[in-house]
Amino acid sequence: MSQMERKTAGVPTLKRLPLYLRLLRKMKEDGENYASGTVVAKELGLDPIVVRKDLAITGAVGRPRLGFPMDEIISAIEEYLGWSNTSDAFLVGVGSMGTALLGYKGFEQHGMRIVAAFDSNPAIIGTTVHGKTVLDVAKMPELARRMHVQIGILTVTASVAQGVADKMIEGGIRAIWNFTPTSLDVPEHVILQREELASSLAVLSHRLLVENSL
Amino acid sequence: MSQMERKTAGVPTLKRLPLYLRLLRKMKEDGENYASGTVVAKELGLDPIVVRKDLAITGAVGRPRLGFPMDEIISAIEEYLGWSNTSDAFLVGVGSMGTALLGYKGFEQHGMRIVAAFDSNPAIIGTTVHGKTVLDVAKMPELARRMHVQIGILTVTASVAQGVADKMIEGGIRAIWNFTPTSLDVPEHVILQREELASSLAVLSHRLLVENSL
DNA sequence: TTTAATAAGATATTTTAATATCGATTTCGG
DNA sequence: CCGAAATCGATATTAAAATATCTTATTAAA
Repeated sequence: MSQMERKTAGVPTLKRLPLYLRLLRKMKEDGENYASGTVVAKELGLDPIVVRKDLAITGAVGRPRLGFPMDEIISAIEEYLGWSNTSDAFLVGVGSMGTALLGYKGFEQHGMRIVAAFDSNPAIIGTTVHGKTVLDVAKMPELARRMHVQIGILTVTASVAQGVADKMIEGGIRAIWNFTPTSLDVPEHVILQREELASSLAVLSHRLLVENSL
Repeated sequence: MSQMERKTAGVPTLKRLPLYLRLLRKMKEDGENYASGTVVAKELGLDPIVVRKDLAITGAVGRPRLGFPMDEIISAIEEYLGWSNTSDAFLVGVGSMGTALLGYKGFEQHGMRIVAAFDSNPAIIGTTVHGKTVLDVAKMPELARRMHVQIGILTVTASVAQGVADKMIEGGIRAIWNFTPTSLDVPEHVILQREELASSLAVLSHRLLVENSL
């Protein structure tokens, strides 16, 4: 059928892959040449079968008794996630969350680089946050188009989220990482990734409640 | 069997409940007296059947043709999540992420209140961040025990995460919200909720890659 | 008062993810 | 050099979630 046989992984698998990658990179630094699914599973507290199946989907091939060659498995995961080439991203909304994300050094290891930050507040525009000068959000769409930026990080107030998202799409941005508590309305072809702190908190709260009522 | 018939919801359901709650609160403000699963579903871009089943699990009972009485459905969700009484939380690690979380005003509406912040850096201890004075982390375990704090928010550097988690548990904390990229090792009875930015990014990256290769 | 429309609630089906089982292969210890 | 132990990889089973179907209750409009 297709020339590039890329098996489709489910969301749970995709979410585990970065955990493997982080551990494997550390193991490599420690001088390990092979990593078995068994070891990875034990280290992360997961089921070995899950790990094996997840790793299999990247196309990596392991050796009995030894596991997966370290370099191969690491690049297989990176390739699969599209992290072998870093993508550029724009961040809009330099509030608490935006500032925190600008300060996070790890994104480059996850295939992404925040190349510019934007805000609408004149008091913030022109200031430097974590080494990046904050630009006027009005210039964002055109810049996005000129620089072929594909990823937009949305850390604005909920009330303006939809408007800013529209501007991102206008600038040709294809994927929006949404940190606002807003259900965005976007065209079919735009990828939405919602980050919901409240959802995680709900899981935690409910578990706590159940435990307390035992 | 049990006097309190609390049906067990899966994680996906738990994660959707806060979305409903947020929308319902807004609808209530707008003067609506009833909310139907159909309307909620359309507003959030979800399947109506999913919404109905999720709402059913909270024990709320709706009326045909009208939907769920607004006040009842809102308190049903809050009760179910344990958000009708706010729980106290300690935050440890006042870096970028910790500062961002301290600045987030919405937690009170999600059943949680950050009552104190801690750090180990002498340059940070004593300063005030978003209205809260940062305390020495050395005092955290004893304070946690005295104040019966149940939730610990972990926003420290990866390398010290396990040690701080141990101290939290020593102080009687029962649930840890882990924002560090570390696989924590905790006793059976401690609830762990991991927040993985890399996982979300992985889903986004992979989708972008697939779309680009079409 | 009757009827059509809407939505809850129950049941059934399909799909997806997690878990278990087994055989084949290769390294390593004896 | 040979056998035991470990691991991959494939297949099968179970469990959970999403989706679909159908019935019934109730309201609002004709």
